[in-house]
Parts: sequence; C-alpha cells; structure tokens
Amino acid sequence: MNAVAKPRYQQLKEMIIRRISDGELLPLERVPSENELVESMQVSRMTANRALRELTTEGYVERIAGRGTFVADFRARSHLLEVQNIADEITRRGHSHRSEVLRQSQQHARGEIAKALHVEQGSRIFHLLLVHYENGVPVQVEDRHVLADFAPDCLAQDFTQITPSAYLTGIAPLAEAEQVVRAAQPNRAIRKRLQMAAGEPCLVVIRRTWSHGRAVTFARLHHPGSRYELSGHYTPPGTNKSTEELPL
Amino acid sequence: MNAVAKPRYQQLKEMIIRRISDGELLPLERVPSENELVESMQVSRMTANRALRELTTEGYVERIAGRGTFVADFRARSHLLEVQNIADEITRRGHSHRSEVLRQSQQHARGEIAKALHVEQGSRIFHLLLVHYENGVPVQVEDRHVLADFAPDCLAQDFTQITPSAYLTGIAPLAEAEQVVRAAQPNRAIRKRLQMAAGEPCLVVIRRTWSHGRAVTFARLHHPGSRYELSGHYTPPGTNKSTEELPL
DNA sequence: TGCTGTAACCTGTATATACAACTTGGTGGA
DNA sequence: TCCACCAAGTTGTATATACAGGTTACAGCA
Repeated sequence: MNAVAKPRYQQLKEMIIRRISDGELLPLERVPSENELVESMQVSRMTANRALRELTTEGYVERIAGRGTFVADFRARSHLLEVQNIADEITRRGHSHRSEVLRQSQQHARGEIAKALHVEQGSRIFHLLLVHYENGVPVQVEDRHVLADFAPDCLAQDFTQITPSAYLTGIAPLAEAEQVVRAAQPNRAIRKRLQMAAGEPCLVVIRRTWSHGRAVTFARLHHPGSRYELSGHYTPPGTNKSTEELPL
Repeated sequence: MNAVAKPRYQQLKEMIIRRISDGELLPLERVPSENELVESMQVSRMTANRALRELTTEGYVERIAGRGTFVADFRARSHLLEVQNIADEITRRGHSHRSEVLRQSQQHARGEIAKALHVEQGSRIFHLLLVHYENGVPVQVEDRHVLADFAPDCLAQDFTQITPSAYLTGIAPLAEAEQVVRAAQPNRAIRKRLQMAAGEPCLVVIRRTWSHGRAVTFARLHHPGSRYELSGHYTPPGTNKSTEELPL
C-alpha cells in the first residue's frame, strides 16, 4: 500500500508537463534551464538533464544548444470527412483536453440555422458555444445548434465533462455527416477566444449531422490556422493506398 | 563535409541494433550487461546505461532489474482484410525487412491453382517462394502464383529488392482482394523455413487478388503463430468507431 | 557608427562514484 | 531434505565534475 517515492527526474517531468497542460507555459515559451532547475528543485544537473531530455523525445519541449529549452509548438491534426470528437482526438495525441462553456441556451431558429436544420423559422433549438483547449492552448471554438426535440435534456448537461459530440452520439447514432472546410478571417470575438495573432486565418469546419434521417445538429468549428490542420484519407476500392501525411 | 564523430552512446545503440537486425541476437536472448559493455566497449557505466535505457523506450530490448537485458519479443500485427505489403508493414514498425527468394520459376497451372485463378489446366504461370525476415527473424513464407501473361517479366525481377506485392501493384492496380485466414499445422518445410518449434501452429492467409476484372495472383502466406497476428478494422457508416486493438 | 572579441549562459556528452532494490545460485545449518 | 541466509551480479537512480560547442549580449576599439 505504501506509495514508493517516484524518481526525482520523473517528478521534474510531471511538474513541467503539468505547467504546460495548465497553460502556465505556452508553446514556444522558455522552460527553466538545467541550472535553474538545479537551484530551484535541489537536484543535480544530470537529473535535470535527464528530465528535459526525455521530455524532448516525448515531444513536450524542444531544446536548442546555446539558447535554451522551449515548450514544443504543436499543430493539431484531424481527419477530413470523419466525424471526430475533439476530446478523443486530443487525448489520443497524449495531450490534455479541457473545455469552457460560454453559452448553453435555448433559442429560436432563424435564417441560416433553420435552413440548415430543415426546420421552420422560430423552432426551438439549443445553442452551444464552447472553447476547447489542448494542453491549455485554445484549438477550437465550437458554435453548435441542436434540434431541441432531438436532445431535450441538452441544457442540463455539463459539457465540460462530456463534449457535445459525445453527448449527441450517445443519444442516437449519427448516421450521416456533411462537412465543409474553409479558411477564413475570424471576427474579433473568435480571435480573442483562440488567442490568435492579428492576420492569422482560421480553419473553419461547418458540419451538419443526420440521425434517423433528420438533420439534428449544425456546428461551426473555428480552429486557429497556425495550430490545426486536416488530413485526408483516400482508399481506392480493394487497395490500401492512402493520402495520409499531407504536406502542410 | 567532415563527419563529426557520433556520440559514444549512439554508437553503442547502433551496434546493438545491428546485432539484433542481423539475427545475431534473437528475441528473448540476453544482451551484454552494462558492466560487460563497460569492459568490452571502453565506456563508463552511465554511457552504457543510457544506450540500453534508450533502446528500452524504443522497444528494441526489455530490461529486468536483477536479471539483465533481453532482446524484445515482437509480435507482428497485420490488418485483416487489407492488402498489405509486408515490407512496408515491417519498416513501419521501425524494424528491418529482408527477404530470401527460394523459387522463381515458370510452371503450368494445375488443380487448385488453375481453379483459383480461373484458367485452363496447363496455363503458363509463375511460381514464387520467398521467406520474409523481420529483424532477422522469419515471419512469413510467401508461396505465390502469378498469371504469366499478366506479369511477363516476373522472372527477371529481383524480389529481394522489391516484394512481389509491390511489384504487382506497380504493374496494375489491384482492385479487389479476397482472403481467408486460418490456423494450421505447417509441414516440415514450412516449419524449418520459419524456425518454428514442434507443435507450434501457423497462421495462414490465403489471398486471391483481381485486377481489371481478372484474378491475377494467388498467394498462400504462412506466419509463425507465436510471432504474428491479425487485427480487424470495422467502421460503421458515418461514424468513427473501430475495432482496432483486438485482444490476443 | 560599425565591427570584433569576449564573457556569460546554454545544451550535449562523458566519466567516476555511490547506494538502493531485485534476482539467482550456492552454502550451510536445522 | 528443506529452508534461511548470503554473496554476486544486475538494473535504477542520483550526484559531482569536466569539457566541448553553440548563442547572445555587451564592452570596447577602429
């Protein structure tokens, strides 16, 4: 039952990973040098070296001789034409996922939304607005509308615990999806939510999903262009070729 | 132009990887201990430790405190119902692929072969017999028949450089494949080629491939049951579920 | 002003040493 | 015979030290 003390170098690694996951250390930001860790953490330089070296091979940081150690810049990658749960996608990369709910309200469908969901103007729908974070860095603003009578308990959900995508999949199988991908300049609100630099474009995915023959949800997903990409997967019938690994 | 000397620990790693890839060190066999490397390679124990430690995380060896370091046992895994080039599959795992050509001759189709390829008894076909090695360990005996008029220059190919699968794919797209998987006891010749223990079963894949509406090749692939498995991939329409990671 | 050299700091590698914990085989006593 | 104990060998971790080589900023000189 006694928890044996974890090795010192492992503690250092976990401490740094935590600071990255919490967003305290942002991509490209400087990580304490070996000598700084020697002083602040009371370890030998070789122990600090091992911790940082392993974090390098694990992809958390990058090291440049003569300059220092920096949080690795990651570029998220998703699969074109596959319905993805962003939380799964992020954890599959070994990163931490967190989401923030900005809006979770009932509305009446208007204009574009009503048209996309094939419902009458004024029909009851739920509006969700979330920001998804990968290792503390925002990677997606999810702006989603859901047919109210498809998911009546939508307002009672805690979407920091389960993503809307996972929640909706749990209600009924999502049989068909249509998505459009485009690049666009974000408005000020989106740019702020994604902590994007001025002039940086968004990758926008617009997705409509059908269940039991009904369009049930319509989502606009904004991703920061510098940190996200989609890759395509093409399988000719009977062969095993694919177009993975698209160039950036 | 001057090649700077590689680090000592890197030289050690490459030396050990080479001995594994050459088949000089077989799976589960003992690798020199740190202290033995200190003596034989004239390095400090910490350097030997780093080399062996990194080989562990890279999957080449396994270490057991108090016992020693051993070449990792690998169990090859292929995808069910996907036409695979075994050389690609092996190199994708980071292992080295080598193949040995045991037979490359012209024959006349008889019985089962003629029937499988939908040709008349006595039609000209080529017969290929190869053994594929992963890190020096045999993992597949490929017994293949190819329609002669589909691949007229088949006898001129060097199949140690390009696998029959890759060569045939290069001639024409393989549009359709049918495969049957079964477990069977190998005959003496197969057992010897695969260096299998007595009583160990084979996983046998029997594959027929069509191109341009014609069955062009028929292959029997024998794998040692203890070192090879297939995993299945199932994707319901419109969703993203899969049955990867089948239990052994 | 512009350039050069240098000091300070950084990572990368290598060694010697030390102790802890685990495994195995053998020795010796009950 | 059986069991307890110990010695030897192994990996795992931690430290102190040393030197090589890259980068940056700044002082000082032309």
